[in-house]
Amino acid sequence: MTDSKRRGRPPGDASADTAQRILDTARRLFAERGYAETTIKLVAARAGLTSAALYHYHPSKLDLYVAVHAECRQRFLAVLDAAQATALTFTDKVLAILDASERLQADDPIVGWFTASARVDVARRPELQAALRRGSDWWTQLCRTVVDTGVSTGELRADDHAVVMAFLSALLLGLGETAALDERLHARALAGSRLVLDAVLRGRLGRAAELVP
Amino acid sequence: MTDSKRRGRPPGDASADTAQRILDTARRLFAERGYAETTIKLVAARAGLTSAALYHYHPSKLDLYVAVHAECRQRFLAVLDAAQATALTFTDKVLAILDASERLQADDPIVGWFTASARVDVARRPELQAALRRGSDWWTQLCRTVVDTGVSTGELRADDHAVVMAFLSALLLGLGETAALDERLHARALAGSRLVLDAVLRGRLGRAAELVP
Amino acid sequence: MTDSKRRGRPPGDASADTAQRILDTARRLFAERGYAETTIKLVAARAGLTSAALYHYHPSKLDLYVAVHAECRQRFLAVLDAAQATALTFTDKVLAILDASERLQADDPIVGWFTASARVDVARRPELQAALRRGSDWWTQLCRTVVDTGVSTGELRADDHAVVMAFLSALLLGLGETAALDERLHARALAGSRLVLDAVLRGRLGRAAELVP
Amino acid sequence: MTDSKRRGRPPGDASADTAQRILDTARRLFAERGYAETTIKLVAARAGLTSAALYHYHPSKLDLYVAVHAECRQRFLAVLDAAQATALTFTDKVLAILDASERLQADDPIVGWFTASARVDVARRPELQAALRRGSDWWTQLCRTVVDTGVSTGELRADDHAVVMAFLSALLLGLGETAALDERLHARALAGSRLVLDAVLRGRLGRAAELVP
DNA sequence: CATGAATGAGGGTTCATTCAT
DNA sequence: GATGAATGAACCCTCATTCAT
Repeated sequence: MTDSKRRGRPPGDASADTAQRILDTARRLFAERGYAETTIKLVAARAGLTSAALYHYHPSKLDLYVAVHAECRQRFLAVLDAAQATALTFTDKVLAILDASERLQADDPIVGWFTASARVDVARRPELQAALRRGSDWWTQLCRTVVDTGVSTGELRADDHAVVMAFLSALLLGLGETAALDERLHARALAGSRLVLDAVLRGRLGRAAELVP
Repeated sequence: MTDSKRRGRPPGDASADTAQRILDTARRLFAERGYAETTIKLVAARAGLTSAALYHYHPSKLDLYVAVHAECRQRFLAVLDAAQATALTFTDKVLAILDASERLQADDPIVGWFTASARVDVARRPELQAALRRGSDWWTQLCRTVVDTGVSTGELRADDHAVVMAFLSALLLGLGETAALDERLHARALAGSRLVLDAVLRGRLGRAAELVP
Repeated sequence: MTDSKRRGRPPGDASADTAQRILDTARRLFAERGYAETTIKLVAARAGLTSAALYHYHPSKLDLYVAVHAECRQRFLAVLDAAQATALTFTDKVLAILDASERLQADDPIVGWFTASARVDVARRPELQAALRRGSDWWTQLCRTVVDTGVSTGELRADDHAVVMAFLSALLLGLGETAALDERLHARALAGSRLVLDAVLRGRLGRAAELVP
Repeated sequence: MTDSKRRGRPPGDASADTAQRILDTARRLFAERGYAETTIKLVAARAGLTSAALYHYHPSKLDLYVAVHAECRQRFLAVLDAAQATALTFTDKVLAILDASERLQADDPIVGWFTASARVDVARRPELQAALRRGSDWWTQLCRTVVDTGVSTGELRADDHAVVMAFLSALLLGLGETAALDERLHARALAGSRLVLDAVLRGRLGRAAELVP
């Protein structure tokens, strides 16, 4: 009536925080390999489970991805938003964001990598786009808040709003890319960005070399 | 296999035509969906062939990707390098590159998209990395050339070489990203970049709004 | 496991309640979807348990099926056999069976559906066949009893025994099918059957239309 | 670049009529095991292919089923409709259908089995229902045609139309069931049916035993 | 009794690739 | 050059079942 091969849960096994281990593993793998190339089986194996067990926590690959995405977005947003909120002017807000993202990247680089990686995956796969429609523009929102501040403090002309937002987006995107490419490059690009922003926004031009550790 | 047809292609040669159609189709699909999600069958179908027939032109998916990549790199490099070569100073070279990339993007957006898309795919897949090792750093090379010029003209301090290169890389990468995301965003980010560079490099600050069409 | 609770079940006993709920749910699902398509998890969920909990009541899916099957057979047999026993002649016994099956169907249609559904499932799966070998021919037995009576009362020739049994089986099977397909169709088919049997067995031919409600 | 294990079509293999072999195998397996229990892999193996190769002929399991279903329906309908068309009265048409179905069953029993088996599978699975909506009522249509004839020839009262159709359906369904259960039972049930119909429709009652081979 | 977590064994399907024609 | 037919390797997901609590 029952097969000779053992089916069912094996005896002697109980490990907590499996859920978090799954998320951590998935985040790293999604970041490194992207959505398509990351198999559920591999995530499960790296987290110490069978793929079937993983389905106990997330009902589908897409759901797993969404969960990871949400977690990353939240962590990113919490840090950057807090940083931006501590500053009062446009200039300070931008620089605070740079600082915060640098700290986050140093603290847990995978969050940043995943975020960069996710951008292309989401753009490529309509299913992900659909599943993530809500809250996927936090990035733009953040930029808008900062630029709005700039306009209201008089640092920026209202006319320049769109262009500044676009430039800021491009710069932050580019910094994210360098973070994914090479740690040293990222550090230098950050230094350069601070320098340039300082020059443009405060009118003083420093020496780049002094800024890089 | 495609090399012999490239120059002096006889008019009405169906084979050369097919070869180019394959490359065009593949470029677009690789750009839109990435490497893993693009199937040989789909490329073939869109190009009007069977997948088996495609193997007459490219011996494997990876080879096809490499071919597309090489073609794009060459086209990109030709344009940007020519543009940079016409200018004499760092400042002018950078602005020339911006102009040229904007023209290229307007002319054939897919080349730009593919380039952005390829970055992540290559980073993700070791096989691609291995196959593309040669010539994959043209990007860095170009930046280096330009920054070198800046140092030799005295526009930049030698100490700042690395930081400026990193900043330039980040900015150009970010602009590439915006190009892939949204045409208008890209246009504005370009305008903003010109403005900022002008301000930093020439010390004059214009109004952003005037630059956007 | 369920046997002990069956008679004299103490009022308010949750366990016996659960057991019956499981059987009811399973009967309906097995009837509607068949054996393979009915998952233990779904039965459990509909009965308000976990699938693991269901295993406290039935040690395997097959056992659950067997339990449902036995229950249905018993209920069916009890009704039909009682009905048949009240009549003395072949003709009356057959008509009594038709009446009784109609009442049963009206009372709890799922029992009939399950019985029809079970026939194919058992025929399809050797495991079920093996597990149900005992008592799975109650159907034939019932027919035989009735036909035997016909022979002994002189209504049927002994030579015709086999053919009449086969015809009766076919007709009852067919009626069961119509019951599963459509209620109205079943009602009409029953009416037609009564008419035809009356004509053949008693030599009087009525109007069909008068028999259908 | 290519794996060590051989991928692709193996050398030295070319067999025609694969398509028909697939249909034959699938018909038998679907008939014997039903939809859910029949795996694509098994069909393929029995037909001498890999499951992947089967997808070259039918894009999904459901499509394969639909193909088999259509083929069976067509064969069934062709035979029964031709038989019915040769007769002019209701009585003769019904008996002709019985004869034809008996011949078909003797000729290729699997068609009949599949048809009986398909009924429950289609009823159970909404997907099949949806896919087969067109032409799934050929059965009813055939009955209607025959009964219509009976009314127009005066053999049946118009009032009895519905009841006769229902009875005929039930009887034919039941005969189909016996065919699936046991060959001898089917033969006897057919004989009994002829007898009963003759008695009811022509008013003469024969001896059943003479009709069975 | 009941549950949550876990497993092995598939099941349908896709895909890059290859061979014969 | 081009095509249809074929393959092995995966991939996502489901399911009956079991164990610890």
